[in-house]
Amino acid sequence: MPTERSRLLEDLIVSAHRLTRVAAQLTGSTTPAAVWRTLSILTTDGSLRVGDLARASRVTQPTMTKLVQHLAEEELVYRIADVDDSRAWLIAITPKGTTALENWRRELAEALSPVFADLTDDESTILEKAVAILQVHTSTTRKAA
Amino acid sequence: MPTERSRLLEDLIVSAHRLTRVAAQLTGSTTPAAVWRTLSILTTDGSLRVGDLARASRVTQPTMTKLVQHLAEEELVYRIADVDDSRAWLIAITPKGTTALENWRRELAEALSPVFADLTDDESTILEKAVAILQVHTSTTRKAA
DNA sequence: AAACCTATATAGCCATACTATGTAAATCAG
DNA sequence: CTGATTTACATAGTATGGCTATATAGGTTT
Repeated sequence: MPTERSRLLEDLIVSAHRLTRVAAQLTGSTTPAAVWRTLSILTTDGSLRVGDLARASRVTQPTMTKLVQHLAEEELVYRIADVDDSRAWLIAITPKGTTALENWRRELAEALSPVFADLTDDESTILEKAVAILQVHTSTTRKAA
Repeated sequence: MPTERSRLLEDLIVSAHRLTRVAAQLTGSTTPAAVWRTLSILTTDGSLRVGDLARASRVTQPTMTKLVQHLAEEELVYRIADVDDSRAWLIAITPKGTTALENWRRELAEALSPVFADLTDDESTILEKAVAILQVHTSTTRKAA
C-alpha cells in the first residue's frame, strides 16, 4: 500500500467532506443532502427498488424507507408496484421531483460560484476530470443494467 | 454564469457527497465525520477558539461547543484559557487526539483502497491536483495567520 | 456610564443515520 | 408438496449532528 496513494485517499476524503460542509452552509442547508442525493440517483439510474436505492445511496434500507416516505409525502417520488415481486416497490421521481432537483442544483451552483470564481480553465479541466474519475469509482450502478 | 461552470460545480458536489457516503459505509462510520474533521483542522491550523473552530469546520458555534465537550471527555482535545480574552477558550488537540486522527486516516485509506485500486498514475495525478484546488478554495484559514 | 458587540453555554427541535425486529413473499432443498 | 431459508420492506428505538433561539457575561465603543 503506497504511502502516496494512502495520503491521496485521505486528502481526497477530507476535501470532499469540507466541500459538502461549505455547500451546506452556503445554501443554508435548505434541502437536506439525503433528499437530493436520492433524487439525483433516481434521475440518473431510473426507478429503483427501495433496497437498491438504499444501496445506491449508501444508506441502510430502513433509512431509505423513511426517506422515501417523506419524499412521497412531498410528491417528489412515487411508488410503482413491482410486477416481478409482489413484496417490492419501484420508486420513481415525479416531474415535481425533477424540477425540485434542478432548482436545487441551480441554487447550489449559484451559492458555490463565488467560491470557485477564480478557477482557471486548466483548473476547471482538472476538476472535470477528477469528477469523472470519482463518478466511475463511486458508481451507483452495481449490476449490469 | 457559464452553464459549463455551473454543471461542473453541481457534479463536483454530487461526487463529493457520494464519496463521503462511500467512506462512511466502508469504514462503518466508526468515527463520526464531525470528529475527525475537527481534529484535522486543529492539526493543520493549531489551537483555535470555539467560535473560530466552528467557522473553520462550517458549523454553528453551539454545534461546535457540544462537539468540543464530547472531544474533551474523550481526551482528544483540551482547553486552554485564552489570556487575551477571559470569555474565550482555545481548543487544542491532545497527543491522544493526534493518534486517533492518524488511526482514522489510516483506516479510511485502507477502506477506500480497493475502490481506487485501479487508479492509473495519470488519474492519481489528476486527483492530487483536484485535491489541491479544493483545499485552496475551501481553506479553513479565514484570516491572516 | 450606557449602549453595543462578542464569546460561549444551554435548550429545544429535526433529520439522518444505525441496529434490531417483525411481517410476508419468494426461493430452495428434500 | 412441505419445511427451511432467504429476501423485501416496514416499524421501533437510539444516537448524533446539525440548526435556531436564548441566556450569561466579558469586552469595546460612544
